[in-house]
Amino acid sequence: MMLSPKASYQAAPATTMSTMGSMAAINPSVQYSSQMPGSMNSINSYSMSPMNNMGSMNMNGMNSMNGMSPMNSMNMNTMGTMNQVMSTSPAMNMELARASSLANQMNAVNRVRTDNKTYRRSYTHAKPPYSYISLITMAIQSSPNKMVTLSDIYQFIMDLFPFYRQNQQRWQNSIRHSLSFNDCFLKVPRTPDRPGKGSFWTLHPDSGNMFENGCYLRRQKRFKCPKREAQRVTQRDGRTDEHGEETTGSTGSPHMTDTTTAQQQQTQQQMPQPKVEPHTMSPPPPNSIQSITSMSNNVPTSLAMARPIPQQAAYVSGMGAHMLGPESYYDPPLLRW
DNA sequence: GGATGTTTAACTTAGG
DNA sequence: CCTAAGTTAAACATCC
Repeated sequence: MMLSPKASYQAAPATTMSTMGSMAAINPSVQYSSQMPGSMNSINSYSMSPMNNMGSMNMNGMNSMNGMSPMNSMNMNTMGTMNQVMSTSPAMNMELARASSLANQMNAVNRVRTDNKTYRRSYTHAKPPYSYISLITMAIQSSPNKMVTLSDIYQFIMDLFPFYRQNQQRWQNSIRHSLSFNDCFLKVPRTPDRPGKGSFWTLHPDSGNMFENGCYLRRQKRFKCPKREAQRVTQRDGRTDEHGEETTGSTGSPHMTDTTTAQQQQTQQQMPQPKVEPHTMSPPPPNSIQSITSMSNNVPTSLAMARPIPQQAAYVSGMGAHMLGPESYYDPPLLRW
């Protein structure tokens, strides 16, 4: 049994991270604490000025900047996109604005790094103060149809946070684990007319506002789908009653009380999901729009946010481009917040 | 074969 | 201190 080295656990320091969410929600001045890869004890705090962020979101200012690294210019576009969308619904895009401004701060420090020899630390190496669940939720929320593929989620995160361009195998594994493990994420199978890799992922319509307390690092309570929870209980009880008589081939663990077996997953897939049925994944017929919009109306408004990724900025300007990569759909009638 | 998805396990951390 | 949430690693299965 391989023991995970302590140093590999890169959750940010407790003191700063616990306050992060609420601070971001109430006081726009953000303390961003980070740990540098490879040196667990080197903890640095960055004080961020939100006003600087907002100022730098001015597109004119961005466009006048020259000599940027690809990453810098990417983030500039990100902020420009954010600016456009936020102007339509500022309140609902607050959180992604914060995320983007975080990325922008990283970006700004990187410029200092290149322009000035007195470089201190790069935000590129700082872990953003969002849990993977938050990041996934952001990615889903940023899609007009509130449905994204796994690779879309990867791309969203990497575009927004340079930190996640490193050690991709590590965090992408965590993303996949989060998707499978958390009931708040629903897998929507592809239909034959939409071949491609992987399923689509969406938010459970009843997951509500998981981050309503403003903390994006840790939910107060994990969302559990009653249906799946009941299945788990049944499964668990069945196992304990039958003393190891495997009913599904799954190697159940006494510690695992919050997961479903592969068979249960399969069964659930075949059954219509609440409010989200597989057939709604094809370019939505008129009668399916309702199911999607009703779901999106149910999602946390504090995480309802804009698409910050420049390559997909077209959707913001109504060009009808695909949103989160080639697999996701752009459906203009659904572009509401 | 690589990407995707599931599951188990061990760990850290926050909150009650 | 205990528990739950979140992170990371890894094994394994399935799909394209």
